[in-house]
Amino acid sequence: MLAAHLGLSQTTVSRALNGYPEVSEATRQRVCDAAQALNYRPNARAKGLATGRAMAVGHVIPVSTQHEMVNPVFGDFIAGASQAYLAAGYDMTLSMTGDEDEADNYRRLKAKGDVDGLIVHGPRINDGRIPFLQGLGLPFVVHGRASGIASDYSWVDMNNVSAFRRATSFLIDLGHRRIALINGLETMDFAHRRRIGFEEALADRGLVPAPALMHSGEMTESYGYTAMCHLLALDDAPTAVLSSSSIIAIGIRRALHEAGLTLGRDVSVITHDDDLTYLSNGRDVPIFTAVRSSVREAGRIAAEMLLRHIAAPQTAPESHLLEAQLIIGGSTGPAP
Amino acid sequence: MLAAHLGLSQTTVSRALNGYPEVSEATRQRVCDAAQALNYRPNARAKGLATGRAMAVGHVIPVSTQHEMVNPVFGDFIAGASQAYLAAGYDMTLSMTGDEDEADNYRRLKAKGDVDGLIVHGPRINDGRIPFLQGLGLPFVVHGRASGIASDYSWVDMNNVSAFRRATSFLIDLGHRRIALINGLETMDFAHRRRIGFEEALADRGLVPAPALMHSGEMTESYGYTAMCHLLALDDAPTAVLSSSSIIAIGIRRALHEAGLTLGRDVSVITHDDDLTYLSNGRDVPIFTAVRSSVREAGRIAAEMLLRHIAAPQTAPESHLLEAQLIIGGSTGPAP
DNA sequence: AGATTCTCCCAAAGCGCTTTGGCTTTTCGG
DNA sequence: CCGAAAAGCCAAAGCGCTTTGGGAGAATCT
Repeated sequence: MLAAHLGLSQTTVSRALNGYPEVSEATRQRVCDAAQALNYRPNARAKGLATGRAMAVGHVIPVSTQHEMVNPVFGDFIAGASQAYLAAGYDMTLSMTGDEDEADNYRRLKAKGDVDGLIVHGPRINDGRIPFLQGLGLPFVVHGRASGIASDYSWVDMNNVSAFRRATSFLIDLGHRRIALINGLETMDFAHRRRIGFEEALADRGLVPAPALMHSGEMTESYGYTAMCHLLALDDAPTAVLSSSSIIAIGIRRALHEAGLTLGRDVSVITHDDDLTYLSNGRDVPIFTAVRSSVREAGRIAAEMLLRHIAAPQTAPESHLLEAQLIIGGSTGPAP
Repeated sequence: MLAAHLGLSQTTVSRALNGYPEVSEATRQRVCDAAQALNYRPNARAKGLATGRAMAVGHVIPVSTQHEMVNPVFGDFIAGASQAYLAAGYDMTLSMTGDEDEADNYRRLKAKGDVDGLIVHGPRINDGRIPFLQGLGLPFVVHGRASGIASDYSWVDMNNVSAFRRATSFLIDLGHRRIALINGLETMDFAHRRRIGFEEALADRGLVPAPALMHSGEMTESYGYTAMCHLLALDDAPTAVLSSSSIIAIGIRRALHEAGLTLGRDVSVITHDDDLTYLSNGRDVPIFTAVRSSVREAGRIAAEMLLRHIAAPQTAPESHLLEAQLIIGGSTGPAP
């Protein structure tokens, strides 16, 4: 340790820097000043070796091998999480992984010992990663949940069911009867739940969901466009549409304009809105009526939760359910 | 080392695993098999301590403190880069940083020794980070360049000047004379260069850029919308617009539709297209005429370059200039 | 004043690897 | 069949920290 050039032992310096009580206030001050002056930071690897903690958390983000798509939500989630990490002095390491080698990837992270915990992204229904991670013994928090997994684990999720149920009810209240759903991939848990909310709301009013009105796919702009075009070509085209993401909604808007239809008059649209920084849906006057839930906030909460579990590994799993706001914008109106 | 339970010394096991020639093929096989069976991975921290290499690279991404915006391009860049890291056995660590503490952040990364190199994102004109990093002695590659910095450093960039020059020329060829530019923040180097390309093309044809036709701001959808609305309200509204990002272009489209104008007929639009996975501009029939350059590819190239420089720190800085393709879509047409 | 407790500090061990230097066998040329 | 080189292995040092177990001197108690 370099800072031992002030005639002190390593022990004392280490203790001074880490706030142990065995050093006098005077020497602590002296050590801290010297550290500042020399721009000294304890070597993370050595510290990690000695303490057994990596001071880092891992985000494993699955890249869909089929479409190679990167979830645009990820950047904002990370931005939220990184605040918490920064405050706690943790680093964040990222690994992208194909669907194949995921389990192996986790094992590797654990064995190499370079993270103290994990955030799991994009859970699918019955996601095998969760039982696997429980067996691994590495603290983790899931962004979302996995239907079908009964065991107890930590998660942060938004209430997809209630959000889509409310949005659907709202459309029904406006007189809409033929309501379509342009959803994400329904193997993904969040999309599965949104569909449930959608169907529940219909069932509440004695409506039955028409299979032709329900689309499921990767949430790109062109998917939104294509799906909407299909819907418009139907004999009994829907008068309202629920969209699972702002980007889909943009594709929907394009399809409507191209067909010469007016958003909110000819066809009503409600979209889910992750409140992404670069896609703000109008702060004051929202373009789209939306169920909004900030993914950035979810990131912050998930990170804080994970840090808590790293600090106290024995505590029971925690969970946090965020309620989305239903925000009325210009894209909805009474059924024509 | 756990694997020493097969009656071998640490030395031999280490050598077997790392491919040194001092062990017999037979024992090497035995060691590798055992490692496989026991799912053994050398502890990264211990290895790092012993070798002095972190086997990790850092991405420091600046989060604009004013608007807290996360660049949507980032996810795709990372996706491209991570392939290269994965192949080389490197990890990727992320830190977000406000504009303030950046230098400190780099120093910290260096001192803590948890990265072997850095990728610098979002360079600004005269970006102070570059001389600073050159002084630090940590290999780095810039995604983009910094006008005003004369010294030699490694970078991967697209040819912003020529891309916007070509796009502008193309519009002039179509008969447009009042051409607007809705640019990113012109403190950012890429936006600065795009403006230069734009102005050069105008100058080539004896046109002068009108200040009222040039906007600069953070590249969100609503910025694109607002800027376009302003332009349309002008006495001599432009007949063509250059946009610095797909997201801006979407905002432009909204403004045009709202004004009852047709894209590509009343107003022509050419946008820059980063070829983001979730915003594909139509694979076969592009919606927007665009100058396209894959940010994912830039990520891959930057990562490979960085790994090369980590392996051979003495080599001279390298650079890679990507040329954008001008892709004709439906958003351009002859001047009305 | 002597016994006892604090207060500060230090030496040394240990975290799990890599690497240097050395030692014992084989192998092989003459 | 002998000596030298090559092959294959090991013990131990060291990477930069934390942490355990003392130990010297000052402060407090009796």
